[in-house]
Amino acid sequence: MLFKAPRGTADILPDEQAYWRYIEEKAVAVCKLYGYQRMDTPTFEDAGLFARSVGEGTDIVNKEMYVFKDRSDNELALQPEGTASICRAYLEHGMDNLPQPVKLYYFADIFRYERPQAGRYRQHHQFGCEAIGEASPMLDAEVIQMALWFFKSLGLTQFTLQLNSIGCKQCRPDYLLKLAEYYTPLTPSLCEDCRTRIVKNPLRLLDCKKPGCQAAAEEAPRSSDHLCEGCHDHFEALKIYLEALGIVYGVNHRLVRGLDYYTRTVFEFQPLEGGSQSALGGGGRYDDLITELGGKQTPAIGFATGMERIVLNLKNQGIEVPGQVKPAVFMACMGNSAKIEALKTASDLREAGIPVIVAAGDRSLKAQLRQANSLGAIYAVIIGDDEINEGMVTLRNMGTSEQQVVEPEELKTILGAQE
RNA sequence: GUGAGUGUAGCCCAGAGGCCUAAGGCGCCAGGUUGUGGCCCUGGAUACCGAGGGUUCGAAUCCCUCCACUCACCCCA
Repeated sequence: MLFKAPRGTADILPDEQAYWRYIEEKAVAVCKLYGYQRMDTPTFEDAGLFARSVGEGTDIVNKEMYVFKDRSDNELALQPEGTASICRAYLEHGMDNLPQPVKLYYFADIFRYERPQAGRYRQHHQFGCEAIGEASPMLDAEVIQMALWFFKSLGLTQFTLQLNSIGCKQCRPDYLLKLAEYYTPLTPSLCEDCRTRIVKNPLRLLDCKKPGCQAAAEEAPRSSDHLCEGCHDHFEALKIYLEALGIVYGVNHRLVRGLDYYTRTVFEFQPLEGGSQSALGGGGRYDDLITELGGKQTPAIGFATGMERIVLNLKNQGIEVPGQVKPAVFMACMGNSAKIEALKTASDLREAGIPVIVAAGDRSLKAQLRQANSLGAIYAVIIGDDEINEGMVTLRNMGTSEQQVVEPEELKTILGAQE
């Protein structure tokens, strides 16, 4: 074989498509219910956009981003996440002049140079939503509910909602200081990585999976205990709203996310079982991101889910999705004049909105009907010399094996009535 | 980036130094009716045994390198 799909990419074959269409359909329906509008952005952007938004120090930007120069030496990157592009477009098109908040959704191809494994690819697909221009925790609650609604409409139930607040630029520095203070004396018990994290990125200390570090993280100061008044009130209000909506959540003090732009609310949906730490989706508030990209202070919140992971979970939970529609009519023909007649008849039927598959080639009638059967056709129309001579066609019901000879003109009405 | 496992036809796989000019099942193609499917029967095509190198009289089977896949770490969707 000369070529294979690049590592970490996958072809989505016809047999898989039903899952994807199903997910898209449910996603669009939920967005409609909550008043979100679709927006599509480029697959690649100025690399600086991601460095600035996702963060220079993050793994995503540091070691996972596909960066390249085009022929004019522009430094570009395949998008490693969806939010940055949406915010860029929001600013670029003056959407801050629209009634706020602006609610947008997208389906995007996401690229990260990672080592592929279950539910993890170098190119994957996300469905995401962003609500830009409103700070109220009501919106946080609504976004979370919307995500849940989406999962529920898909039939997914085996997952938990984890919630945390990581503060804002006012209270977070103090908290990080507290974390560093707490961790410094424990340095000997920490893993290599965590020792550097104390200085570089103390938040990340919390989600280290190494046993020694886990123990330390248990007792570590909690971000939610060190929120400023504004963040505290926001978080408390959100919890009240969630409870009012009957949404079950767990506060996970160690939930921090790998993108620097998050402020206050962060959340993640974790499957109860299956594979590694394959989050179904997640999101959070990013009140400073628009400013970071050159806009005025604009609070916002969003969430995103991985399509591949949803497919994985649908399969794991044995959820059936609507399958491929069977062709209504298979047209078999024998002989040259029959071929012409078949093409014309098929054309007429399609004109009448009836799906038709025509057997092209010179296979035996037996072979043609075999194919009709394996395609699951409901009817077969047979045209051969006999039919041509009489100016008729044979209509065979593949379910009952009943046949009748009819005029070509009648097909439309007979078959149309079956729909 | 790290670690473990795997790599035989479109798919699932047997095969553990010569009997492999590689088996079986699914699928595909053809035939069993002179113009008729699904079941059944018969026949057929499709594999330079992941790639390259080595050991050997002899390798799909042993060794090395590389590549890919899978799983896990990491990180996240």
